[in-house]
Amino acid sequence: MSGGEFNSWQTVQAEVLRRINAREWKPGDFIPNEAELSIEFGCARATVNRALRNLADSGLLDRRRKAGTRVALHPVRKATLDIPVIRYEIEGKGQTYRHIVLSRQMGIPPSGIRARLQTEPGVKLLHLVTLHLADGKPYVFGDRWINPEAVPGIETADLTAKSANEWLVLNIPFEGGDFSFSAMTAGQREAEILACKEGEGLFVIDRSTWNKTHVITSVRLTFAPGYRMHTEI
Amino acid sequence: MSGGEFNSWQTVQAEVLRRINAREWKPGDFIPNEAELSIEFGCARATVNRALRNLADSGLLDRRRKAGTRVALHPVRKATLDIPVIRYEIEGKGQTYRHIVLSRQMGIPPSGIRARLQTEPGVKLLHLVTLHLADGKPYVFGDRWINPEAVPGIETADLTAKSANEWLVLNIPFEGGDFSFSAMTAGQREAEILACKEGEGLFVIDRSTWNKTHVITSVRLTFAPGYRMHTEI
DNA sequence: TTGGATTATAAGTATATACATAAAAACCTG
DNA sequence: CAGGTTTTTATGTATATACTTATAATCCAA
Repeated sequence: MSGGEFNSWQTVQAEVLRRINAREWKPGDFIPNEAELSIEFGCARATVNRALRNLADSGLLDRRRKAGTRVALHPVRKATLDIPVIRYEIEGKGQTYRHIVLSRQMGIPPSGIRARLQTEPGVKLLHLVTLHLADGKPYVFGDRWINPEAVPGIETADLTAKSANEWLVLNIPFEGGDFSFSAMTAGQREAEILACKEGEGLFVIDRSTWNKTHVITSVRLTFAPGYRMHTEI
Repeated sequence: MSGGEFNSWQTVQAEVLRRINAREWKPGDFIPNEAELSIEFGCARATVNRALRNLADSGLLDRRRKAGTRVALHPVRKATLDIPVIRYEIEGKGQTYRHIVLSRQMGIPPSGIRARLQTEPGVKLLHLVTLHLADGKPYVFGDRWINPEAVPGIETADLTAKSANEWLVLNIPFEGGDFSFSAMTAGQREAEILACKEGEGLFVIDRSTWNKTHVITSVRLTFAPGYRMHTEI
Protein backbone atom coordinates (compact mmCIF):
# COMPACT_ATOMS: atom_id res chain seq x y z
CA MET A 1 0.00 0.00 0.00
CA SER A 2 1.66 3.14 1.31
CA GLY A 3 1.60 5.16 -1.93
CA GLY A 4 0.99 8.86 -2.18
CA GLU A 5 1.84 11.82 -0.08
CA PHE A 6 -0.79 12.38 2.59
CA ASN A 7 0.96 14.89 4.73
CA SER A 8 -1.86 17.22 5.69
CA TRP A 9 -5.11 16.48 7.42
CA GLN A 10 -7.01 17.80 4.41
CA THR A 11 -5.40 15.35 2.02
CA VAL A 12 -5.99 12.53 4.48
CA GLN A 13 -9.61 13.59 4.76
CA ALA A 14 -9.94 13.76 0.98
CA GLU A 15 -8.48 10.27 0.61
CA VAL A 16 -10.79 8.83 3.25
CA LEU A 17 -13.73 10.54 1.57
CA ARG A 18 -12.65 9.11 -1.75
CA ARG A 19 -12.54 5.61 -0.34
CA ILE A 20 -15.99 6.03 1.17
CA ASN A 21 -17.41 7.38 -2.06
CA ALA A 22 -15.70 4.68 -4.10
CA ARG A 23 -17.23 2.09 -1.75
CA GLU A 24 -13.80 0.74 -0.87
CA TRP A 25 -15.06 1.31 2.64
CA LYS A 26 -18.79 0.65 2.72
CA PRO A 27 -21.36 1.97 5.18
CA GLY A 28 -21.05 -0.03 8.38
CA ASP A 29 -17.48 -1.17 7.67
CA PHE A 30 -14.79 -0.64 10.24
CA ILE A 31 -11.87 1.24 8.80
CA PRO A 32 -8.25 0.71 9.93
CA ASN A 33 -7.38 2.39 13.19
CA GLU A 34 -5.51 5.64 13.50
CA ALA A 35 -2.15 4.03 14.07
CA GLU A 36 -2.44 1.84 10.99
CA LEU A 37 -3.65 4.69 8.81
CA SER A 38 -0.88 6.97 10.01
CA ILE A 39 1.64 4.35 8.88
CA GLU A 40 -0.11 3.81 5.56
CA PHE A 41 -0.37 7.53 4.88
CA GLY A 42 3.08 8.25 6.19
CA CYS A 43 2.01 10.95 8.62
CA ALA A 44 1.51 11.39 12.33
CA ARG A 45 -1.41 9.86 14.14
CA ALA A 46 -2.53 13.34 15.18
CA THR A 47 -2.96 14.23 11.53
CA VAL A 48 -5.14 11.19 10.90
CA ASN A 49 -7.03 12.00 14.08
CA ARG A 50 -7.79 15.50 12.89
CA ALA A 51 -9.09 14.25 9.56
CA LEU A 52 -11.24 11.48 11.01
CA ARG A 53 -12.59 13.70 13.76
CA ASN A 54 -13.65 16.22 11.16
CA LEU A 55 -15.44 13.57 9.12
CA ALA A 56 -17.11 12.27 12.25
CA ASP A 57 -18.29 15.79 13.07
CA SER A 58 -19.90 16.05 9.70
CA GLY A 59 -21.66 12.76 10.17
CA LEU A 60 -19.84 10.50 7.73
CA LEU A 61 -18.00 8.42 10.29
CA ASP A 62 -18.97 6.95 13.62
CA ARG A 63 -16.22 6.71 16.16
CA ARG A 64 -16.11 5.07 19.57
CA ARG A 65 -13.20 4.57 21.86
CA LYS A 66 -11.78 1.12 21.84
CA ALA A 67 -14.40 -0.01 19.33
CA GLY A 68 -12.91 1.88 16.42
CA THR A 69 -14.10 3.93 13.49
CA ARG A 70 -16.71 2.86 11.00
CA VAL A 71 -18.37 4.43 8.01
CA ALA A 72 -21.74 5.76 9.13
CA LEU A 73 -24.50 3.34 8.32
CA HIS A 74 -26.94 6.03 7.25
CA PRO A 75 -24.54 8.77 6.27
CA VAL A 76 -26.72 11.58 7.54
CA ARG A 77 -25.90 14.82 5.87
CA LYS A 78 -25.73 17.70 8.26
CA ALA A 79 -26.55 21.15 7.04
CA THR A 80 -25.71 24.07 9.24
CA LEU A 81 -27.97 27.00 9.08
CA ASP A 82 -27.45 30.42 10.50
CA ILE A 83 -30.02 31.77 12.88
CA PRO A 84 -29.85 35.47 12.18
CA VAL A 85 -31.21 38.37 14.11
CA ILE A 86 -34.04 39.61 11.93
CA ARG A 87 -32.75 43.15 11.73
CA TYR A 88 -29.41 41.97 10.33
CA GLU A 89 -31.18 39.68 7.91
CA ILE A 90 -33.27 42.55 6.55
CA GLU A 91 -30.48 45.09 6.55
CA GLY A 92 -28.21 42.55 4.91
CA LYS A 93 -30.57 42.59 1.94
CA GLY A 94 -30.24 46.34 1.74
CA GLN A 95 -33.74 46.98 2.99
CA THR A 96 -34.67 49.30 5.82
CA TYR A 97 -35.70 47.68 9.05
CA ARG A 98 -38.42 48.80 11.40
CA HIS A 99 -40.36 47.05 14.08
CA ILE A 100 -43.55 47.72 15.97
CA VAL A 101 -44.68 46.43 19.34
CA LEU A 102 -48.27 45.39 18.76
CA SER A 103 -48.94 44.41 22.34
CA ARG A 104 -47.09 43.98 25.59
CA GLN A 105 -48.64 42.72 28.78
CA MET A 106 -48.21 40.34 31.65
CA GLY A 107 -50.46 37.36 31.45
CA ILE A 108 -50.97 33.71 32.23
CA PRO A 109 -49.70 31.68 29.30
CA PRO A 110 -51.50 28.81 27.62
CA SER A 111 -50.44 25.41 28.87
CA GLY A 112 -48.23 24.65 25.86
CA ILE A 113 -46.12 27.72 26.50
CA ARG A 114 -46.10 27.04 30.23
CA ALA A 115 -44.72 23.58 29.58
CA ARG A 116 -41.99 24.94 27.36
CA LEU A 117 -40.96 27.59 29.81
CA GLN A 118 -41.25 25.21 32.73
CA THR A 119 -43.10 27.62 34.98
CA GLU A 120 -45.68 26.91 37.64
CA PRO A 121 -49.38 27.19 36.83
CA GLY A 122 -50.70 30.66 37.57
CA VAL A 123 -47.37 32.40 37.14
CA LYS A 124 -47.63 35.44 34.93
CA LEU A 125 -45.22 35.89 32.04
CA LEU A 126 -44.49 38.77 29.74
CA HIS A 127 -46.37 38.39 26.48
CA LEU A 128 -45.12 40.40 23.56
CA VAL A 129 -46.35 40.61 20.01
CA THR A 130 -44.14 42.43 17.55
CA LEU A 131 -44.13 43.02 13.84
CA HIS A 132 -40.90 43.43 11.88
CA LEU A 133 -41.03 45.34 8.62
CA ALA A 134 -38.67 45.39 5.65
CA ASP A 135 -38.93 48.56 3.59
CA GLY A 136 -42.15 49.23 5.42
CA LYS A 137 -43.76 45.93 4.44
CA PRO A 138 -44.60 43.22 6.96
CA TYR A 139 -41.82 40.68 7.02
CA VAL A 140 -42.41 38.53 10.08
CA PHE A 141 -44.30 38.79 13.30
CA GLY A 142 -43.28 37.34 16.59
CA ASP A 143 -45.54 36.06 19.32
CA ARG A 144 -43.27 35.80 22.30
CA TRP A 145 -43.47 34.79 25.97
CA ILE A 146 -40.65 35.77 28.29
CA ASN A 147 -39.94 34.38 31.73
CA PRO A 148 -39.31 37.55 33.77
CA GLU A 149 -37.62 35.51 36.47
CA ALA A 150 -34.93 34.57 33.98
CA VAL A 151 -34.67 38.07 32.62
CA PRO A 152 -34.14 40.71 35.29
CA GLY A 153 -34.84 44.16 33.94
CA ILE A 154 -37.18 43.11 31.18
CA GLU A 155 -40.16 44.85 32.79
CA THR A 156 -38.52 48.23 32.51
CA ALA A 157 -36.67 47.64 29.25
CA ASP A 158 -37.47 49.85 26.29
CA LEU A 159 -38.37 47.33 23.62
CA THR A 160 -39.37 49.86 21.01
CA ALA A 161 -35.83 50.94 20.15
CA LYS A 162 -34.35 47.47 20.08
CA SER A 163 -36.56 44.48 19.47
CA ALA A 164 -37.07 41.99 22.26
CA ASN A 165 -34.86 39.48 20.50
CA GLU A 166 -32.00 41.93 20.13
CA TRP A 167 -32.42 43.09 23.70
CA LEU A 168 -32.28 39.51 24.93
CA VAL A 169 -29.32 38.57 22.77
CA LEU A 170 -27.44 41.56 24.12
CA ASN A 171 -28.41 41.25 27.76
CA ILE A 172 -29.18 37.64 28.56
CA PRO A 173 -26.67 35.12 27.32
CA PHE A 174 -28.19 31.80 26.44
CA GLU A 175 -26.58 28.44 26.19
CA GLY A 176 -29.01 26.37 24.26
CA GLY A 177 -31.91 26.65 21.94
CA ASP A 178 -34.54 24.53 20.37
CA PHE A 179 -35.86 25.25 16.90
CA SER A 180 -38.62 23.83 14.87
CA PHE A 181 -39.67 24.78 11.38
CA SER A 182 -43.08 24.21 9.92
CA ALA A 183 -45.79 25.65 7.74
CA MET A 184 -49.17 26.99 8.74
CA THR A 185 -52.22 28.34 7.01
CA ALA A 186 -52.87 32.03 7.47
CA GLY A 187 -55.97 32.67 9.54
CA GLN A 188 -57.72 35.99 9.94
CA ARG A 189 -55.21 37.24 12.50
CA GLU A 190 -52.12 36.37 10.47
CA ALA A 191 -53.65 37.77 7.29
CA GLU A 192 -54.36 41.05 9.01
CA ILE A 193 -50.99 41.45 10.63
CA LEU A 194 -48.93 40.33 7.65
CA ALA A 195 -51.19 41.96 5.07
CA CYS A 196 -51.66 38.75 3.15
CA LYS A 197 -54.64 36.68 2.16
CA GLU A 198 -56.38 34.28 4.50
CA GLY A 199 -55.46 30.74 3.56
CA GLU A 200 -51.94 31.45 2.39
CA GLY A 201 -49.18 29.10 3.42
CA LEU A 202 -46.79 30.74 5.89
CA PHE A 203 -43.37 29.67 7.09
CA VAL A 204 -43.11 29.35 10.86
CA ILE A 205 -40.19 29.06 13.25
CA ASP A 206 -40.78 28.07 16.86
CA ARG A 207 -37.84 28.72 19.06
CA SER A 208 -37.06 28.40 22.75
CA THR A 209 -33.81 29.48 24.32
CA TRP A 210 -32.41 28.70 27.72
CA ASN A 211 -29.41 29.18 29.93
CA LYS A 212 -28.11 27.06 32.77
CA THR A 213 -30.91 27.88 35.16
CA HIS A 214 -33.99 28.89 33.19
CA VAL A 215 -35.86 28.66 29.97
CA ILE A 216 -35.66 32.28 28.94
CA THR A 217 -38.15 32.74 26.18
CA SER A 218 -40.27 30.98 23.65
CA VAL A 219 -41.28 32.65 20.44
CA ARG A 220 -43.22 31.82 17.32
CA LEU A 221 -42.09 33.69 14.25
CA THR A 222 -44.60 33.72 11.40
CA PHE A 223 -43.16 34.96 8.15
CA ALA A 224 -44.91 36.77 5.34
CA PRO A 225 -45.50 34.71 2.20
CA GLY A 226 -42.45 34.17 0.05
CA TYR A 227 -39.93 33.73 2.85
CA ARG A 228 -37.20 31.19 2.22
CA MET A 229 -34.51 29.86 4.48
CA HIS A 230 -31.43 28.73 2.67
CA THR A 231 -28.31 26.71 3.33
CA GLU A 232 -25.57 24.76 1.59
CA ILE A 233 -23.41 21.83 2.50
CA MET B 1 -3.69 37.17 35.89
CA SER B 2 -2.87 33.48 35.54
CA GLY B 3 -5.42 32.12 38.03
CA GLY B 4 -7.27 28.82 37.60
CA GLU B 5 -6.47 25.56 36.00
CA PHE B 6 -7.30 25.61 32.33
CA ASN B 7 -5.63 22.46 31.20
CA SER B 8 -8.09 21.11 28.70
CA TRP B 9 -9.46 22.67 25.59
CA GLN B 10 -12.97 22.34 26.97
CA THR B 11 -12.19 24.39 30.07
CA VAL B 12 -10.43 26.97 27.94
CA GLN B 13 -13.45 27.12 25.68
CA ALA B 14 -15.76 27.46 28.65
CA GLU B 15 -13.69 30.31 30.07
CA VAL B 16 -13.61 32.14 26.76
CA LEU B 17 -17.35 31.66 26.44
CA ARG B 18 -17.80 33.01 29.95
CA ARG B 19 -15.82 36.11 29.13
CA ILE B 20 -17.84 36.67 26.00
CA ASN B 21 -21.11 36.21 27.83
CA ALA B 22 -19.97 38.38 30.72
CA ARG B 23 -19.07 41.09 28.18
CA GLU B 24 -15.50 41.14 29.39
CA TRP B 25 -14.79 40.66 25.71
CA LYS B 26 -17.42 42.49 23.71
CA PRO B 27 -18.53 41.84 20.14
CA GLY B 28 -15.94 43.30 17.80
CA ASP B 29 -13.17 43.26 20.41
CA PHE B 30 -9.88 41.63 19.65
CA ILE B 31 -8.98 39.04 22.25
CA PRO B 32 -5.40 38.25 23.26
CA ASN B 33 -3.52 36.07 20.83
CA GLU B 34 -2.98 32.37 21.28
CA ALA B 35 0.47 32.73 22.74
CA GLU B 36 -0.68 35.20 25.38
CA LEU B 37 -3.71 33.14 26.29
CA SER B 38 -1.66 29.98 26.56
CA ILE B 39 0.55 31.74 29.10
CA GLU B 40 -2.40 33.14 30.99
CA PHE B 41 -4.18 29.82 31.08
CA GLY B 42 -1.03 27.88 31.77
CA CYS B 43 -1.48 25.45 28.92
CA ALA B 44 -0.03 24.80 25.50
CA ARG B 45 -0.83 27.00 22.55
CA ALA B 46 -2.28 23.99 20.73
CA THR B 47 -4.86 23.67 23.48
CA VAL B 48 -5.90 27.29 23.13
CA ASN B 49 -5.95 26.83 19.38
CA ARG B 50 -8.32 23.89 19.63
CA ALA B 51 -10.69 25.84 21.86
CA LEU B 52 -10.69 28.99 19.76
CA ARG B 53 -11.01 27.09 16.52
CA ASN B 54 -14.03 25.32 17.89
CA LEU B 55 -15.65 28.59 18.91
CA ALA B 56 -14.87 30.05 15.51
CA ASP B 57 -16.49 27.03 13.85
CA SER B 58 -19.64 27.64 15.81
CA GLY B 59 -19.69 31.26 14.76
CA LEU B 60 -18.82 33.04 18.00
CA LEU B 61 -15.34 34.16 17.05
CA ASP B 62 -13.84 35.52 13.86
CA ARG B 63 -10.25 34.56 13.20
CA ARG B 64 -7.82 35.71 10.56
CA ARG B 65 -4.16 35.01 10.22
CA LYS B 66 -1.95 37.78 11.29
CA ALA B 67 -4.97 39.96 12.15
CA GLY B 68 -5.93 37.99 15.23
CA THR B 69 -9.11 36.76 16.85
CA ARG B 70 -12.12 38.89 17.65
CA VAL B 71 -15.51 38.27 19.12
CA ALA B 72 -17.98 37.97 16.26
CA LEU B 73 -19.79 41.24 15.69
CA HIS B 74 -23.12 39.58 15.09
CA PRO B 75 -22.67 36.35 16.98
CA VAL B 76 -24.62 34.23 14.52
CA ARG B 77 -25.90 31.07 16.05
CA LYS B 78 -25.50 28.07 13.86
CA ALA B 79 -27.92 25.23 14.10
CA THR B 80 -27.04 21.98 12.43
CA LEU B 81 -29.89 20.00 11.06
CA ASP B 82 -29.83 16.48 9.80
CA ILE B 83 -31.03 15.82 6.30
CA PRO B 84 -32.49 12.38 6.61
CA VAL B 85 -33.46 9.91 3.97
CA ILE B 86 -37.25 9.89 4.18
CA ARG B 87 -37.50 6.17 4.71
CA TYR B 88 -35.26 6.32 7.76
CA GLU B 89 -37.19 9.28 9.09
CA ILE B 90 -40.48 7.43 8.84
CA GLU B 91 -39.14 4.11 10.08
CA GLY B 92 -37.42 5.92 12.91
CA LYS B 93 -40.84 6.95 14.15
CA GLY B 94 -41.94 3.34 14.14
CA GLN B 95 -44.21 3.77 11.15
CA THR B 96 -44.18 1.62 8.05
CA TYR B 97 -42.75 3.15 4.95
CA ARG B 98 -43.98 2.77 1.41
CA HIS B 99 -43.50 4.79 -1.70
CA ILE B 100 -45.20 5.02 -5.07
CA VAL B 101 -43.85 6.26 -8.37
CA LEU B 102 -46.62 8.50 -9.70
CA SER B 103 -44.90 9.27 -12.95
CA ARG B 104 -41.60 8.73 -14.67
CA GLN B 105 -40.68 10.09 -18.07
CA MET B 106 -38.04 11.92 -20.01
CA GLY B 107 -38.91 15.50 -20.73
CA ILE B 108 -37.68 18.99 -21.30
CA PRO B 109 -37.57 20.78 -17.96
CA PRO B 110 -38.92 24.24 -17.23
CA SER B 111 -36.31 26.94 -17.39
CA GLY B 112 -35.94 27.23 -13.60
CA ILE B 113 -34.96 23.59 -13.33
CA ARG B 114 -32.74 23.85 -16.38
CA ALA B 115 -30.87 26.72 -14.77
CA ARG B 116 -30.37 24.75 -11.58
CA LEU B 117 -29.12 21.68 -13.34
CA GLN B 118 -27.02 23.72 -15.74
CA THR B 119 -28.06 21.83 -18.82
CA GLU B 120 -28.44 23.09 -22.37
CA PRO B 121 -31.84 24.13 -23.71
CA GLY B 122 -33.63 21.26 -25.36
CA VAL B 123 -31.83 18.55 -23.39
CA LYS B 124 -34.22 16.00 -21.96
CA LEU B 125 -34.03 15.07 -18.32
CA LEU B 126 -35.64 12.36 -16.25
CA HIS B 127 -38.70 13.66 -14.48
CA LEU B 128 -39.94 11.64 -11.57
CA VAL B 129 -42.86 12.23 -9.25
CA THR B 130 -43.06 10.02 -6.20
CA LEU B 131 -45.21 9.84 -3.12
CA HIS B 132 -43.89 8.57 0.20
CA LEU B 133 -46.35 7.15 2.69
CA ALA B 134 -46.11 6.63 6.43
CA ASP B 135 -48.46 3.95 7.73
CA GLY B 136 -50.21 4.21 4.40
CA LYS B 137 -50.91 7.91 4.68
CA PRO B 138 -49.33 10.50 2.38
CA TYR B 139 -46.28 11.94 4.07
CA VAL B 140 -44.40 13.85 1.39
CA PHE B 141 -44.24 13.90 -2.35
CA GLY B 142 -41.20 14.61 -4.41
CA ASP B 143 -41.09 16.28 -7.81
CA ARG B 144 -37.63 15.48 -9.07
CA TRP B 145 -35.52 16.12 -12.16
CA ILE B 146 -32.41 14.04 -12.71
CA ASN B 147 -29.57 14.79 -15.09
CA PRO B 148 -29.03 11.40 -16.77
CA GLU B 149 -25.63 12.47 -17.94
CA ALA B 150 -24.53 12.73 -14.32
CA VAL B 151 -26.22 9.47 -13.39
CA PRO B 152 -25.25 6.56 -15.61
CA GLY B 153 -27.65 3.68 -15.18
CA ILE B 154 -30.61 5.70 -14.01
CA GLU B 155 -32.67 4.90 -17.13
CA THR B 156 -32.62 1.21 -16.33
CA ALA B 157 -32.72 1.49 -12.56
CA ASP B 158 -35.65 -0.01 -10.71
CA LEU B 159 -36.95 2.90 -8.69
CA THR B 160 -39.95 1.12 -7.27
CA ALA B 161 -38.01 -0.97 -4.77
CA LYS B 162 -35.73 1.80 -3.59
CA SER B 163 -36.81 5.40 -3.96
CA ALA B 164 -34.88 7.63 -6.34
CA ASN B 165 -33.27 9.42 -3.45
CA GLU B 166 -32.04 6.22 -1.86
CA TRP B 167 -30.85 4.92 -5.18
CA LEU B 168 -28.92 8.11 -5.80
CA VAL B 169 -27.45 8.25 -2.31
CA LEU B 170 -26.23 4.68 -2.73
CA ASN B 171 -24.95 4.91 -6.27
CA ILE B 172 -23.95 8.46 -7.01
CA PRO B 173 -21.82 10.14 -4.39
CA PHE B 174 -22.39 13.83 -4.14
CA GLU B 175 -20.14 16.47 -2.75
CA GLY B 176 -22.37 19.43 -2.22
CA GLY B 177 -25.96 20.36 -1.80
CA ASP B 178 -28.15 23.36 -1.68
CA PHE B 179 -31.26 23.46 0.47
CA SER B 180 -34.03 25.91 0.85
CA PHE B 181 -37.01 25.72 3.13
CA SER B 182 -40.26 27.53 2.60
CA ALA B 183 -44.01 27.29 2.83
CA MET B 184 -46.56 27.06 0.05
CA THR B 185 -50.30 26.99 -0.26
CA ALA B 186 -51.79 23.69 -1.36
CA GLY B 187 -53.29 23.92 -4.82
CA GLN B 188 -55.55 21.34 -6.40
CA ARG B 189 -52.66 19.06 -7.36
CA GLU B 190 -51.04 19.06 -3.91
CA ALA B 191 -54.37 18.59 -2.19
CA GLU B 192 -55.11 15.56 -4.33
CA ILE B 193 -51.75 13.90 -3.93
CA LEU B 194 -51.36 14.57 -0.23
CA ALA B 195 -55.03 14.05 0.57
CA CYS B 196 -55.36 17.42 2.25
CA LYS B 197 -57.55 20.45 1.69
CA GLU B 198 -56.84 23.03 -0.96
CA GLY B 199 -55.45 26.16 0.65
CA GLU B 200 -53.58 24.43 3.45
CA GLY B 201 -50.08 25.61 4.30
CA LEU B 202 -47.46 23.04 3.35
CA PHE B 203 -43.80 22.78 4.26
CA VAL B 204 -41.49 22.63 1.28
CA ILE B 205 -37.85 21.69 0.84
CA ASP B 206 -36.06 22.46 -2.41
CA ARG B 207 -32.79 20.65 -2.78
CA SER B 208 -30.12 20.33 -5.42
CA THR B 209 -27.11 18.09 -5.12
CA TRP B 210 -23.97 18.03 -7.18
CA ASN B 211 -20.61 16.37 -7.47
CA LYS B 212 -17.40 17.65 -8.95
CA THR B 213 -18.57 17.55 -12.53
CA HIS B 214 -22.35 17.82 -12.62
CA VAL B 215 -25.44 18.97 -10.89
CA ILE B 216 -27.02 15.60 -10.26
CA THR B 217 -30.58 16.27 -9.31
CA SER B 218 -33.00 18.88 -8.14
CA VAL B 219 -36.05 17.97 -6.12
CA ARG B 220 -38.95 19.71 -4.46
CA LEU B 221 -40.34 17.88 -1.46
CA THR B 222 -43.80 18.96 -0.42
CA PHE B 223 -44.84 17.65 2.97
CA ALA B 224 -48.28 16.82 4.20
CA PRO B 225 -49.75 19.26 6.74
CA GLY B 226 -48.35 18.97 10.23
CA TYR B 227 -44.75 18.25 9.26
CA ARG B 228 -42.10 19.80 11.49
CA MET B 229 -38.37 19.92 11.15
CA HIS B 230 -36.56 20.12 14.44
CA THR B 231 -33.10 20.94 15.74
CA GLU B 232 -31.25 22.03 18.85
CA ILE B 233 -28.11 23.98 19.51
C1' DT C 1 1.05 60.06 -3.07
C1' DT C 2 0.63 55.81 -4.92
C1' DG C 3 1.80 51.39 -5.59
C1' DG C 4 4.81 47.65 -5.29
C1' DA C 5 8.23 45.05 -2.45
C1' DT C 6 9.47 43.71 2.27
C1' DT C 7 8.82 42.41 6.91
C1' DA C 8 6.68 41.09 10.95
C1' DT C 9 3.08 38.60 13.08
C1' DA C 10 -0.80 35.62 14.34
C1' DA C 11 -3.10 31.78 13.09
C1' DG C 12 -2.59 27.16 10.88
C1' DT C 13 -0.51 22.93 10.83
C1' DA C 14 2.71 18.69 11.47
C1' DT C 15 5.05 15.66 14.63
C1' DA C 16 6.86 12.78 18.51
C1' DT C 17 5.69 11.67 22.82
C1' DA C 18 3.07 10.79 26.74
C1' DC C 19 -0.79 9.95 29.30
C1' DA C 20 -6.16 9.63 29.98
C1' DT C 21 -10.39 7.33 29.30
C1' DA C 22 -14.11 4.61 27.60
C1' DA C 23 -15.47 0.30 26.59
C1' DA C 24 -14.90 -4.22 24.39
C1' DA C 25 -12.89 -8.48 25.44
C1' DA C 26 -10.88 -11.67 28.30
C1' DC C 27 -10.61 -13.51 32.64
C1' DC C 28 -11.97 -15.07 36.75
C1' DT C 29 -15.00 -16.80 40.62
C1' DG C 30 -18.82 -18.53 43.08
C1' DC D 1 -22.77 -20.00 33.38
C1' DA D 2 -24.12 -15.52 35.28
C1' DG D 3 -22.03 -11.64 37.11
C1' DG D 4 -18.37 -9.08 38.41
C1' DT D 5 -13.28 -7.84 37.81
C1' DT D 6 -9.23 -7.08 35.16
C1' DT D 7 -6.88 -6.32 30.98
C1' DT D 8 -6.37 -4.57 26.58
C1' DT D 9 -6.97 -1.36 23.06
C1' DA D 10 -8.52 2.48 20.08
C1' DT D 11 -9.69 6.92 20.48
C1' DG D 12 -9.07 11.36 23.00
C1' DT D 13 -6.19 14.72 24.59
C1' DA D 14 -1.98 17.63 26.21
C1' DT D 15 2.57 19.40 25.19
C1' DA D 16 6.94 21.20 23.15
C1' DT D 17 8.75 22.26 19.04
C1' DA D 18 9.13 23.56 14.48
C1' DC D 19 7.72 25.14 10.34
C1' DT D 20 4.04 27.25 6.95
C1' DT D 21 1.06 30.70 5.32
C1' DA D 22 -1.94 34.57 4.95
C1' DT D 23 -1.91 39.19 5.53
C1' DA D 24 -1.53 43.68 8.04
C1' DA D 25 1.81 46.96 8.47
C1' DT D 26 5.77 49.13 6.98
C1' DC D 27 9.10 50.70 3.95
C1' DC D 28 10.76 52.58 -0.18
C1' DA D 29 10.99 54.31 -4.67
C1' DA D 30 8.97 56.44 -8.77
